Amino acid sequence: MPKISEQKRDARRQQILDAALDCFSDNGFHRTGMADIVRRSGLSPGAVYLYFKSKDDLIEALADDRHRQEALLNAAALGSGDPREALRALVRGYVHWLTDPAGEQRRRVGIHGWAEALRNDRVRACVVEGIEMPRRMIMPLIERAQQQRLIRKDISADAVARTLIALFQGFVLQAGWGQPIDTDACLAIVEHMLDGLAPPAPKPKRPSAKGRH
Amino acid sequence: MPKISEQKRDARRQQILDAALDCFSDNGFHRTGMADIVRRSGLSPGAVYLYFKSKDDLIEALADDRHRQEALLNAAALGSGDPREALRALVRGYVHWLTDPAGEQRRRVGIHGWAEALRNDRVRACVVEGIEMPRRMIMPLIERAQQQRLIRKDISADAVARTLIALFQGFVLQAGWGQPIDTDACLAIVEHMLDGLAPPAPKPKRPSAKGRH
Amino acid sequence: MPKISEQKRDARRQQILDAALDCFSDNGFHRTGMADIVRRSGLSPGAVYLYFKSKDDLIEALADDRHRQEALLNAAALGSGDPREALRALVRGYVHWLTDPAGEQRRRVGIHGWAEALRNDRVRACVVEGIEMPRRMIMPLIERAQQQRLIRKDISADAVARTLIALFQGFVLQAGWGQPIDTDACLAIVEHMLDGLAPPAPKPKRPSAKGRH
Amino acid sequence: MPKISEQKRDARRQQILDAALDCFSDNGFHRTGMADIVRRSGLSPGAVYLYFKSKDDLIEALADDRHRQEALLNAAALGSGDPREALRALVRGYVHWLTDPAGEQRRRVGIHGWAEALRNDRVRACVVEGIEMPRRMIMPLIERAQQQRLIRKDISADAVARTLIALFQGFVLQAGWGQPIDTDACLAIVEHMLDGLAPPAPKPKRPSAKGRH
DNA sequence: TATGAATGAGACTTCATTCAT
DNA sequence: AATGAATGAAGTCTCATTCAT
Repeated sequence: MPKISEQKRDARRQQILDAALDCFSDNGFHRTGMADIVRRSGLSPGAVYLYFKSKDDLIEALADDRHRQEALLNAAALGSGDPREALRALVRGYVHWLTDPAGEQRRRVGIHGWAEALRNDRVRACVVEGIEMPRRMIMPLIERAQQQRLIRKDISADAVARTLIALFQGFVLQAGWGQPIDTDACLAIVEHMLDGLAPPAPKPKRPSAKGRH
Repeated sequence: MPKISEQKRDARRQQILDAALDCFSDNGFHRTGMADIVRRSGLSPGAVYLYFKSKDDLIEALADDRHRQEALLNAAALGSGDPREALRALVRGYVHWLTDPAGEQRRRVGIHGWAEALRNDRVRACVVEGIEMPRRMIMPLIERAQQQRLIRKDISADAVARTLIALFQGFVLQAGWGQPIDTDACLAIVEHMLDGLAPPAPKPKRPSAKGRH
Repeated sequence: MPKISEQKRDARRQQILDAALDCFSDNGFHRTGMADIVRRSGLSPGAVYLYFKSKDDLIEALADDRHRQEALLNAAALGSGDPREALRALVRGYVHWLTDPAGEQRRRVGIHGWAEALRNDRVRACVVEGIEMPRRMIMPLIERAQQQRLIRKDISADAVARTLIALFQGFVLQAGWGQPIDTDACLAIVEHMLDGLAPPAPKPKRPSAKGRH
Repeated sequence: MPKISEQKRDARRQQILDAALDCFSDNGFHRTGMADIVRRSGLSPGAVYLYFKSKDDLIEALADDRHRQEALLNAAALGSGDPREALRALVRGYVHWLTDPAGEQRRRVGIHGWAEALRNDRVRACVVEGIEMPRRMIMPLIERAQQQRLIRKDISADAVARTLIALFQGFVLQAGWGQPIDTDACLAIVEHMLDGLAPPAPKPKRPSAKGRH
């Protein structure tokens, strides 16, 4: 029983995941046969089943991967102390990711995963965690911004986070369908929109003038 | 003359579409067999094929239906002459639709369709048209608002429309996965965000310079 | 119960048979659906089943028809008293029928029937009777010719009949597949071949020399 | 390395072809389901499709096989230098094949193929090639015989070939339907018939020329 | 470990026939 | 007599998975 080195094992595993990503990206989960993945990976059916115990297992593994990738994405916001700046960094990071050609396959597979999540509890867990992660990143930023009176206090930080996430999800969809999205224009709009969350003008009238006195 | 009345025909057709919606909503397009739809519809396989010539045909028919439904949804915005009011009406309409329990199945099937659109040209055509419709509704509203100086002129009406649509698509996804969305909170945020698109403060110019003095 | 006139009944029946002949000729028995025949006949499925109780019934009816047609063909040989002349008339009649464009459909359907006869006893009965008929016509001609020393006596009249029939069946096949058959050339050959059945030369040797004396 | 040996592969393939031959011979192509072949072969549906990618493929494979078999049959005529002897060898070979009980299934399937050839281009190609092969064998024999004044020159070698082939096709049909064919008698007749193709009596010599003077 | 031939349930669809009207 | 919507068994083929080697 020639036990293979762990390194080799990981390489094989990745080889299969890569093949699966290719196939799923092209044809979705259900129109992709295990035979397609097998062919693309250059291995044998038996070999694939040594690494993943079923097609669903493969799908989940890809979902997990994506998961981990996004975690990195979110780290972008850690730098700045200014919550508004951090938020902007996050937004820019997402917009950039949205149009990165290298990520197209992952975005497409992601969309298939979103549909799959409706039915498959484990995939849904991954997908939901993929929402929770940025949400947990964004919410404290919003809350800090609210404390610093950069964002009005009468809105829910949770809802802001969800709204931003929703927005990006929608862009991912549209990009997936080949819609011509002007990312700069959208970025500008999102930033203006965020400005709309600033507290209402501090009633610039006299009282405030007085206050300065 | 056993040619059944058109009314009866439509009822049968609807019966099948309903069954298909049930099944697709529960299991997606690919995990739903024609046998499931047949069983759910209470008809025979042959009968189903009398009304739809293939499973794909059925899927497209549902997509078209959805299409038509959304058209009605969009008509809500026609009433008001004030573009900002119209926009708000549209937003409220969508948010309401988003949480209407009666539409849950349609939303779920819609998500499956979004994934399917990545591969199936005819489905994609439906889906894209489902974006174009509200876009064509929203863009002129934005443009009018820009002319009326309600919205700043340095942003793209098209991008605003896409952004709003993206936002709702994201909400549909999150709702589909059972995320607890506080629609009122989100509605408030969206409205504030739209305020962020207003022109910048009327450039207080010299007077303001004076004022600071 | 509006009983239809017998004349009308026959017309309807023929209408169906014609449609069936068209379809079967184009696509064979098994690739032709009852729906095709129904469409071509301009009637309704129910109506067709009023006249023929099954698809097989229709096939048999066509086989019977063909049967009756060939009977006429064979009558050609009745005229002449000279058996060799009668045989030639028969051969010419068949060759002519072989290339008559009007009979192409019947010949094609006939071939399908030959295959069907391998499985369907009733069709086989028709087909075999379609052989027996000319055989019963040919055999006495041969026998008479043998008595008149026009054909050698050491060959079986039955086998001659079968051989001639086989020959025409083969031509029907080849014509059906679109092979370019030169019928005049073939006719000449068949006639020469028949000459080969004449008794061997009357041993012209000495006896005959004597006879001249 | 469970890649099975080529020998084993061929055996499996033959196992399927044999099953198919059984079924097609009994019921024709269209009344035979893949399930029948699967059952008869003792394999699983998937296994059958591993070797033949469709039912039609199976049919064509059988047609090709037959093809190859007939090629061997025709080789019988190569031996003799005397064209008349070669022709006789060919004829005897065919007659023998005609009544070989071992070939009954093949002959029956062949007939089904003849019908199929009317509609299916690829089958027709096989069938036509099945005619061309013996034709290409027979024609030069005839031509040589003509040069050697063994056969009259005023007939078409092509037509002779077609006629002989037609003759055998017809016998195959009659044998298929269970007609009692006396092959020896038929063989004798065919040989006499071929004699009929000899040149006309050698112009009764000089004396007759003189006599006219 | 790795192979790939084999499995067999189940997918979509057709079509000869029936029967309420 | 005639209609045509409906039936449902049967058809061809696929594919996730297993297991002898």
